[in-house]
Amino acid sequence: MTNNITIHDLAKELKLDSSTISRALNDSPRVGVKTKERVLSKAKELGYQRNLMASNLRTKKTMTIGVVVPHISRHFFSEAIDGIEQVVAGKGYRVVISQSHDDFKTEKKIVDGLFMNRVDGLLISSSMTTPNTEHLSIFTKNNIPVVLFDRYFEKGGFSKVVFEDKKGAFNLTQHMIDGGCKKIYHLTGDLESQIYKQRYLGYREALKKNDLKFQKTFVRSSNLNKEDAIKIIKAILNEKGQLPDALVCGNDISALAIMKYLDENTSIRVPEDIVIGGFSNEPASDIIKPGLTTIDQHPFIIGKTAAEMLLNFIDDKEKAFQTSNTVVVRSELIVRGSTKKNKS
Amino acid sequence: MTNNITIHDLAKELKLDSSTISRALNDSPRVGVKTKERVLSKAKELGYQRNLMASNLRTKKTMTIGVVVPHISRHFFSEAIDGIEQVVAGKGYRVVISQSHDDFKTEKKIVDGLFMNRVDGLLISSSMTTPNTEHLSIFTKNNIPVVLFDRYFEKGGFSKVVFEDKKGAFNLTQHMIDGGCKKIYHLTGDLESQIYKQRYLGYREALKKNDLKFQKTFVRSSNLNKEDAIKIIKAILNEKGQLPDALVCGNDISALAIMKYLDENTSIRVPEDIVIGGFSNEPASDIIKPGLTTIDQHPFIIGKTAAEMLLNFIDDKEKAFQTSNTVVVRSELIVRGSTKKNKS
DNA sequence: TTGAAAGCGCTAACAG
DNA sequence: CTGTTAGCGCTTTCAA
Repeated sequence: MTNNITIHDLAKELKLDSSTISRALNDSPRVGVKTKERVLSKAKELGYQRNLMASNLRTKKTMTIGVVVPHISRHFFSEAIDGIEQVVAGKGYRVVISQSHDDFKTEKKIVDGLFMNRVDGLLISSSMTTPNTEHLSIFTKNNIPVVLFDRYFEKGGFSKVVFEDKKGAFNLTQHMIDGGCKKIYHLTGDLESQIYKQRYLGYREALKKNDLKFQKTFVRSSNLNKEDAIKIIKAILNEKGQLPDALVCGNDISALAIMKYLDENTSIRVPEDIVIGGFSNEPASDIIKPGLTTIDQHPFIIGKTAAEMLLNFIDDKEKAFQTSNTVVVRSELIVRGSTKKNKS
Repeated sequence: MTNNITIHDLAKELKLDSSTISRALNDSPRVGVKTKERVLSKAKELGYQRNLMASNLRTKKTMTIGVVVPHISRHFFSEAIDGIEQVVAGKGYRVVISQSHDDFKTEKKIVDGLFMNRVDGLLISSSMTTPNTEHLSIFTKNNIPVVLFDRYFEKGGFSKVVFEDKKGAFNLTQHMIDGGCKKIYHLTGDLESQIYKQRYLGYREALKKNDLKFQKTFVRSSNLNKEDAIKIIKAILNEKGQLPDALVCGNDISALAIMKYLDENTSIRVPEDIVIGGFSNEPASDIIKPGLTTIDQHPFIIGKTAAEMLLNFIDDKEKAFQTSNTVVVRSELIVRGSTKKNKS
């Protein structure tokens, strides 16, 4: 039962005061080189490991930043996290990663927990069911910087790193129109969510610009998961009238599910009978045949930028709370087989 | 500049002692119902949030368990994490998730960091480059339970939840042999790693059982990422002699990369000319055409089981350090098109 | 049922 | 260069 060893144990062993031990361990210039060496070697010998709770309590700094995302397994988020880690690790910060599973209650619990642990900053991409930024006010009230990324809110005045969803959707839709599509459906998530709202607006803008009539029935809202996507495509196929000749999907997950469904259960061919596009460039989108045309969101850049912004705010709290910064990361249309009508 | 509010602030406001506040906040029976209500409402009013560093320091409990995996984005690990979260959340614990990116130095830093934060337990799937369990000894020395999962070590005496890699590989290989394959190659990771060693042994056992000659040149070792897989298949194609008629890949990632490469760059057809199988049942494996035959590892169950074991040990430290428990989770062969030679 | 006092392990004045 | 002292915010005896 080796008990946790503390600086006091080291102090006793070396006949020094615990404050000297503390200084030595922190490589303070105010302690002799010899002493430092003795302390360090004794620490190693006894397997001393600093108690961060105690030290953080004292210094009121945790050198930790909280990261909250809906799902760590989604390509977009895991890449964004890699970007975040790269930036903060270089500055000596640690990250604690949590997932909300797109559930607001879970997200609130996580946010409160991170605050109770007094993280030095928060990077959050909110859940689909999060109504507003109310639950983040505990951070701002206590002057802890917050940066939103990807999923954001207009109200609340938070700084954020977002993706040009509208332009992305516009480009994707335009690309389909250029390919000769006329009856273009849009599968969207919750239109209360900024990212889906923007994609929806981009889709509409492209229709308008090309004098294609917008119709409400062309837009279908859901959770954009596999199951929902299949339900929707089934419903569409069951409806009377001409089928759509194009599908602008709110994400790749739903687009992939539909492509798989059509391939296995119908005689409808992609891209010959219907062209399909998505968002996020999931790894599977480059594996399916035909490849899925999609909008790359540069998630690594988004994560990196958000982290840099946050660290900046941590260093300069004035800036954090007197300004509201928005960085927009550019979209990139990746054209693959799913929208190539004429195999040229 | 609202400063962080503490129990002392509440005490002052309510003209009570901070110890009473603390009791009220912890719903102790040793405080009047009325007082409790007053405290709780004042706490809400002032937006009080407990400082966990202080309380954990005092109680020597963090109600937090550390989870370390190579990559959060891999299907296996993200599912395992979901299993872990489900179990621990029910018991009031929080998890902090970290990724080693399959790098031992990173893993060591993470492990030390988790110890410094005095997590109550550790769940770890080691990086590919981790040589042994030396870096985990700080936990055992201080009586903090550790459970390994998936990537494990025989030495060190740690309790673990593992997957029946050998049997999985055996079944996959046998399935190919049943389909008429004779020249079966094996793509493996580092053979120092138990999981790949076991898969390799299962592969060999299947050959032996069916009187197929094992040849060293049939086994290729790498990191099993996309790039390595493509290098290896290129090399194999360039070699003289007959091509292999089957590939037992150490994971789906490499198998998928090879299928894509063959499809785009050669006239070799899967499964007609070569059959391919992998491990982990990545989402893309069900999307590629033909579908990739794979071994499902039931990662959710693995995570769940490991978490249950750990919580058990936390509750009963005796058990944790006087026994060494190993749970093996069963494999499941998922047959898809990539190994169906005769389209029946 | 509440208060007083001590201390978790660490750091940071202040002193010497 | 090193020691003394106080205190971060909380919990927990002990006492009333």
